[in-house]
Amino acid sequence: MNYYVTTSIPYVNGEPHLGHAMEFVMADVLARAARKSGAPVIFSTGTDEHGGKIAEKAAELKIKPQELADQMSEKFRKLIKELDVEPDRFIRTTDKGHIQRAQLVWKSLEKDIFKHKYVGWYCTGDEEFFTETVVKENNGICPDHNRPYEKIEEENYFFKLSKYNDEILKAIESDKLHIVPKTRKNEIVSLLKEGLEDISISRPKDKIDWGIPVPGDKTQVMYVWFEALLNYITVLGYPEHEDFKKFWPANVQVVGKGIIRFHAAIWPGILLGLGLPLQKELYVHGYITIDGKKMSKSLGNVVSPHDIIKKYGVDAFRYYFLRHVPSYEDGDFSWEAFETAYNNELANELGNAVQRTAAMISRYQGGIIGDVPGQEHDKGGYDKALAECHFDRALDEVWEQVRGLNQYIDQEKPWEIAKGGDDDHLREVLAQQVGDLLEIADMLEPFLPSSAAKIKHVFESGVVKPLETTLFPKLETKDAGNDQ
RNA sequence: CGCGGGAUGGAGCAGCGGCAGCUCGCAUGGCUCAUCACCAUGAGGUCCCAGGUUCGAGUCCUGGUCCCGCAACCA
Repeated sequence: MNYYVTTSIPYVNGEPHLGHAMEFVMADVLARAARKSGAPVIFSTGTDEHGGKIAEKAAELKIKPQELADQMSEKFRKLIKELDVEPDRFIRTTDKGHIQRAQLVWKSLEKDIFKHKYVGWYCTGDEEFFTETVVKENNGICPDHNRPYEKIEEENYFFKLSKYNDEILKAIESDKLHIVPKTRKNEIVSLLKEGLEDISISRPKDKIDWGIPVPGDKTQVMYVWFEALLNYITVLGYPEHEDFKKFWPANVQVVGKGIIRFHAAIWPGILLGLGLPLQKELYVHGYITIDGKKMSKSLGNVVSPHDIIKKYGVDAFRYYFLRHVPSYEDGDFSWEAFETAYNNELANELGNAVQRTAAMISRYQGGIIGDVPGQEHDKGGYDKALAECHFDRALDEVWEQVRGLNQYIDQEKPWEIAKGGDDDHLREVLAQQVGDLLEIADMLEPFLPSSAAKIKHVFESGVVKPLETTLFPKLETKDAGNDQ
């Protein structure tokens, strides 16, 4: 069974942040878990690079938009690498292939595309359109610039999204397009019940020219969002490539809650217009706050993923954002909470369990491990959690076993058995510990790949191979570089 | 009356009709294999407010208060 998982592709307007990092990691867990099961997997991610914002910013920096996009895209690539995230594809919306295929999509969609005059209220101060409601609220005068909104007409191409409203609604209600978590599904269902409007999918070129040309109309470029969404199929080589035929529809698309409308309404609409099946599942994660506050440049509370990784290591990073940020809700990051989780759960509970087991086998049995029992624990809860993208609960399940192991050790007291001289029993108990650890390592593999590999390395061969450094070295608290 | 989500021990959460639970933090005891780690026990809650349904309500219903998202062109 082929497995296709995607992340949303970040807009290269800003620096990579914790939210991006978390999304990459989540999708990576799904991809690794699927690969582990032996399925052919494509895990794709990339960057979204067109649009007015990029053009403006490039102009500010006095470089070409493409140069800016190149630089920024590279930063995301670097982050992915640093996170131990291993996508199979990295698509850029400025890739030639994407551009050509997006144009093919446009042509296939032509039956649902029409030209329409968009009438909006525009403020030249903001260089932005405002909705009827906003304009009314302000009595027709922009409060920021104290000048009246202008009524502007702009000719755009529109996509007949409304036409597909009911079909999308039906797919979502029946879970043919399964939206996780349920609250997100409800949100979208109620939105669809109100009804979707047709959407503008192009911009006049004289206004924004950093975009993909609309086929057959030199005056218009595709609206960024429209074209960016197409990455999910252009990356597979829509329409003719084998991969597309084999891997679409996607098994899971991972997105943040802020862009759910695009992925649960507009994107399905486009797919239906193309006569393609919808993605099977849309997993929507929440946002990350820092010390309980929204992260923002103006608050100056932005924490770079890189700083965390540098200090604690990549697996600790993955661990925190998978377990301590609720999979179905918003979560918080603070250095303090991170450190607590690192010390208690990773170092003291897991790391130490590995350490004490390895130490006892080395000390009492010269490193020789007895007959290790196979899988003994019920993995049902873990599998279910993982299938539901409940990463936090899946790790809860793993830690239940970690705790169980520490309890087991304290109950059996191998150090006392060793004194008593019952070698057979001792060997059995220690082998049991090893069995538990290997099971734990196995479950940890998609989540903390390098730690899982280390645990396996220590015990797998039948002889304990001590680690050069402990699994999660405990850090002496409050050193530099940590601005609480 | 635009739509939706939430309010449970100091903190973060679970429970969604049947003795209020988990993790952290705190206190006490045990152990010594281990990264001064591990294990056990305990203290701590008018489950936002007011009504109602029920033998029984964090859990269902009605009303209210307070927070937080979304509300079509910024991706």
